Amino acid sequence: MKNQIGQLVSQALSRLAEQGVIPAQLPEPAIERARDSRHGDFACNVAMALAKAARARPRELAEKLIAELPPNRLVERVEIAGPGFINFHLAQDAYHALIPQALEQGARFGHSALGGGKRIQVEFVSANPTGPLHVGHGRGAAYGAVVADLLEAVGFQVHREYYVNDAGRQMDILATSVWLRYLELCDETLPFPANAYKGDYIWDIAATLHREHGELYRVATVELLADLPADEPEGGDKELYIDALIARSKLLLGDNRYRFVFELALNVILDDIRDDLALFGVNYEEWYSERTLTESGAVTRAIEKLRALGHVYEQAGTLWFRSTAFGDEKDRVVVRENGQHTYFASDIAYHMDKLERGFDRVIDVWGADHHGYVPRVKAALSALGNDPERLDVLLVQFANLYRSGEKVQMSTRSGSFVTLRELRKEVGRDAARFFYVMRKCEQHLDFDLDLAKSQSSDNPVYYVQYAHARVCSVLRQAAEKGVSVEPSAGVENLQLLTEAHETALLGSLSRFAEVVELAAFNREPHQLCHYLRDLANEFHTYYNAHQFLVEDERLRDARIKLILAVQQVLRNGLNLLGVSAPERM
RNA sequence: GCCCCCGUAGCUCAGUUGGAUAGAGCGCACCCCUCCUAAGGGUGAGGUCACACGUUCGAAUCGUGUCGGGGGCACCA
Repeated sequence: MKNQIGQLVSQALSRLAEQGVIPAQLPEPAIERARDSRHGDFACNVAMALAKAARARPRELAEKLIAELPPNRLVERVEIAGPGFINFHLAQDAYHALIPQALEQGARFGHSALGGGKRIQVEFVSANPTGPLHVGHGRGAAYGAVVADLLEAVGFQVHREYYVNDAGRQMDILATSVWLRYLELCDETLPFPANAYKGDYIWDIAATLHREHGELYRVATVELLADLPADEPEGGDKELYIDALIARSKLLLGDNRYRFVFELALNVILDDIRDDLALFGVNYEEWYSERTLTESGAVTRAIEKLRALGHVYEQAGTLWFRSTAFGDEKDRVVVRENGQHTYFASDIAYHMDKLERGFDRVIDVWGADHHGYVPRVKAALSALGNDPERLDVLLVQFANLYRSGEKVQMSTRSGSFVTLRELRKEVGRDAARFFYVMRKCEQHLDFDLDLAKSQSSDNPVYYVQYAHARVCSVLRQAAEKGVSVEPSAGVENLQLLTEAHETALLGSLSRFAEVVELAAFNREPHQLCHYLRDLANEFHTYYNAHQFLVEDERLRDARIKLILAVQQVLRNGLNLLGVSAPERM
């Protein structure tokens, strides 16, 4: 609807440009919804915006523009108002026409082809496979999934990807943690390192190892602990201690056995994460392994390319990337003194690989605590001759859980965090998905567990789902009375929908496509949440004020068509959010 | 110290990319009701958009500064 008005204005503008009334360089005319119904349905400010360049009064310019507007049956009346606004009043038919559109297009109503089939990659969650996902990851998961679905809805070809950090020191710590717990199950007595993973899931993996392989991986504690540096509780450095312990584990187990423990731990945890996300309605096109990046030589290639371009230098045995030349605040290490490349080095290779795979646009969803990484990754892309604008980094703030008004204390270090799985179990997938994306991503999220669980109109998820179920209920009753609820029947009676509640609902239906478009292009799922809540509210108000299944058959049929359209939009909107649209509650 | 995000009604938050009289839910006040579906419904009060200056026809929105809250500044991943 909005786009159609925009096209009319564009046409009028180009005619004025031909006449030399305004400069040839035309701005995209901004069409917006009128906030006040007295101002019509849509307003355009282009006359004011162009007044200066055209050296004309805004209102006079607006008059000329209106004279050049092509006639259109949608538009009933056009007026000039205020300092030079052009207000468009639409015909009622334009709104009534939405109903057959919604019913014919069904699940595709509100979708568009604006993205033009461009390829866009969305990488999200990408949590280290060192433990189960917690509620912080949940927000990134919900947010990334909805952004991806929204982009698909507006015509992009979307590739959802999870970057698996299956290499590096944290994974070694994980493997070692599992092995130490296994040794304890073999009745070895040993101190558990301060820096090892302590969660119960470590015990579970160790138990599997013990159950399936007996004592094949057992080693005497004396050998294990001989000549190790002191751990933190003994006044030592926990980092040095764990690194020495990892080296000792590799030595005593040998490559094959160490590898086996490592793989077991990785696979168990990764399977858990996959399963967890799938149950959360989050699915990926690809799980991209960091290790393959190293093994394929992509990391070395990236470093060599930087070297060839003269963007790295050596200093005291380490290799530095001169990121300050590309706007970063300090240079960054890519190869450490011990010859190992840094995490940042694989990140460079990974992002290079993303662009080489031919995506027109690449989106990273990160936790806000990683914001410091944005300049260096963009610097690397620039250094390698890419346009850093092709990468969009979306930072998601933390989520705090509240129970009975009290903040739930969480700490990853101590292992006392709430997992995504627990949250799902407590409030359900629908409420979790909805609550996570209800706020702008850069806004801290206060997640009210009690509200998410409550079956009342205060709970926005329940409220919206209930509107859908309520439509279903009315349709069931109509069917019982033998009234046709077929989408095609009775469309000719729609002009009978003249009640204020009905025009309000039609107005909301007309906004749906715009909301989806805006939410997609701005990566703002919360817009859709607010829209659905408003739509549900209008429907409930309508329900309270009017009977749908009335004696007058023509009016009754028209109303059934209207609520069928409302049902379709609620369903489409909830579907984009990954929330179910129940038939009854 | 430097960097990022936030500051809008008592509370939780929107605000269509700079538009016309700043909105919603909860809470509060008053009124009504027990009727297709079970959450009752309706009306109303409530604001120096943190503060100051600037940019222009026009600022909650853009710029600079100040104050307040959160987060980040590794040869960790």
